[in-house]
Amino acid sequence: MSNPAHQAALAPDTRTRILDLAETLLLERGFNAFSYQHLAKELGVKPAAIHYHYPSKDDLGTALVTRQLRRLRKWRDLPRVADLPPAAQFEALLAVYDNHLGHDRRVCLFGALAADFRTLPPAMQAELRTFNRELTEWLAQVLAVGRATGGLRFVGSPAAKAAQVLITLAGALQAARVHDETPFQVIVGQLRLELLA
Amino acid sequence: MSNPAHQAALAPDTRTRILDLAETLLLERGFNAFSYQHLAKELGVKPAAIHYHYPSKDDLGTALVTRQLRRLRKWRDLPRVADLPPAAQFEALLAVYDNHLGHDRRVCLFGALAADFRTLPPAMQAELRTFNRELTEWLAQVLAVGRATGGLRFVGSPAAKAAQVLITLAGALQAARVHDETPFQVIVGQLRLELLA
DNA sequence: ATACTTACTTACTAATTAGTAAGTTTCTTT
DNA sequence: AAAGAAACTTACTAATTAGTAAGTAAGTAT
Repeated sequence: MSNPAHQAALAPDTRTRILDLAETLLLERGFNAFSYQHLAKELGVKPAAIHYHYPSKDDLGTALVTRQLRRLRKWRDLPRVADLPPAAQFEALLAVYDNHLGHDRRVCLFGALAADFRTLPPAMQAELRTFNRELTEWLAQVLAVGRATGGLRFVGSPAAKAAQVLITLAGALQAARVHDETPFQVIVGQLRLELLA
Repeated sequence: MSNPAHQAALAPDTRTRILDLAETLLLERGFNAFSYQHLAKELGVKPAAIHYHYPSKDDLGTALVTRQLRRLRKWRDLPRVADLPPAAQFEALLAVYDNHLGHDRRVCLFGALAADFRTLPPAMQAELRTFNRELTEWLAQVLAVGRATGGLRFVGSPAAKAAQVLITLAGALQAARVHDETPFQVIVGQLRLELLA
């Protein structure tokens, strides 16, 4: 009965606490801007304890992206998301980015890793590509159905529009980091104005 | 007569070579992913020579952004840019990003620094804000005139559209880095389709 | 009771980092 | 010709980095 899956909402184990903190630092400061020492100090353990769970920073980084990919798939297939009409699915997507903004203006995973992409371990690069591809495919489908059923309006192909919208949202969070929340709100307002029929 | 300004197209001095290489590394790998040692080794000088010209990495980083800001102002005011009709000015902007793509898929300055923004020296943060603000203001003006004279088409305020377009272009270069040139071409194609009347 | 596994800590290494101080060479100015 | 400034190199420090090896304590399985 020591399976962590049965601990419900109890305190997470060290393995998860490491991943949570690493995610926070990644999204707030960048992948090359935190070390095992930072993690260890803040978690009250020794750096070697982090190496025990994630032997190298490559492993840790890859686990981070893999978890986010799992979350995406889970979120996308949730009844409260999958069963919505397209315009509401688009709003649900915007709510995710708005939530990032509310959490100390965290950028999204893609926005955090894209610039440093070439310094990332290959496994992490591959996972990030998959993550972005699946998210884009999901939104392209939402847009296609939304235009067909009249809830969403745009020109061009759904795939092109999906790529454009997602990149814009990632960039809007980056703009919020560099300036303040205003550019994010302005850009998301512009997206809504153009897309919602 | 040893003033570097008189050397015309001759070999640049060490000071400029440092800045050029640092810019390349910044745009290709990120600000926290290169060191004075990297610079020194590639330039064939000792690390202390870099410190002589740019005492700290903060100074180097700030000089990088300051130079880019100078370039923006110069480019914007160039007769061959300033005298163009708005739609052609927009195309001139796209050509700049296309040029980044052609140079080993370099991201733009904003896209390179936004994620790591909180780890940057304050002077660098301030310069980047100014850079982004001036670029956005320039494009907003182009868009306003373009819509008034019929060459460009969009809904909403010119300022909002300018912010959205620039962030999209920055993001398109990041997408090209993560995947390949395709998403960049797709996204820029979408922008053209929507904006050009 | 014994063996094994999990989750660590202690103690270390080798490499890399930014940065400094002092000395050297070469060019420029007077 | 002498003085000074510019552009370095040599030699160093102190801190930080990822990563490893060996040991330990507590829980689990047989």
